[in-house]
Amino acid sequence: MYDAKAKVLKALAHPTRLWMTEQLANGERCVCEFVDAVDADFSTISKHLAVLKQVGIVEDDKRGKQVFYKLKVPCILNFMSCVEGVIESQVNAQAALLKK
Amino acid sequence: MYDAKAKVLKALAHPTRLWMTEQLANGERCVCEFVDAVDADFSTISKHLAVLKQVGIVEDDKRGKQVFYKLKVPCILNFMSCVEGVIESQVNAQAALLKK
DNA sequence: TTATCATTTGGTTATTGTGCCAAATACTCA
DNA sequence: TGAGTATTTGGCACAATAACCAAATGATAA
Repeated sequence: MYDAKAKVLKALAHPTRLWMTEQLANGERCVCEFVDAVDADFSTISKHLAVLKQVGIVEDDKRGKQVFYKLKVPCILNFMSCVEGVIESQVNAQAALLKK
Repeated sequence: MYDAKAKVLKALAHPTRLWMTEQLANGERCVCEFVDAVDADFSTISKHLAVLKQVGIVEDDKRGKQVFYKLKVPCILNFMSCVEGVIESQVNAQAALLKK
């Protein structure tokens, strides 16, 4: 069970994948839109999306020449405010250390 | 920003670290308790806890010979029900595929 | 101070993840 | 069918991670 959960978290634990996941919260996007936005190879983006798909975070939908991805589990994002909280408290702790 | 968030997620994205984090939700634990429970070397456990500490998920408290760790950000766990949902829907999808 | 216990750190090796390129596939339109 | 566009796949080089062992550190008790 912990293995399965860790896999899902691992899928999210990459800056590009995390960013794409948050983008998908605003609605579906085609692969090409990501490629334009991120400065990376088509294949790199495609592989990242495949990772998200494999664990069930997103799903794809081929329409014409393009493939559209959409977020399957919006609750994923509820978590982010907590993660942001972790980061903020870390930043504050570091700042406090520097002041000493 | 996405880098920072990804780091926090990456810290959680390991079965042992995830398990330890959930254990810490029930109160602080000393390193030795984890070593007894997980079948792994002291050093392995210690390093995992260091990863969690480094990103600010847990904090440590040395008391006498022992070091106690505790969860700094309980909200981390709110997320897990969502992750479990992801897994469940994956399992169902796979089952549906097999039936065909 | 020395012995001992609890934990961390350093080093090594095996495994996994990342990103690019090139080639393959899938679809559409002429 | 053939050309062109969108995406995926395979392969490779390189970086990062994980787990173990051995050695170092820190605290306590004898």
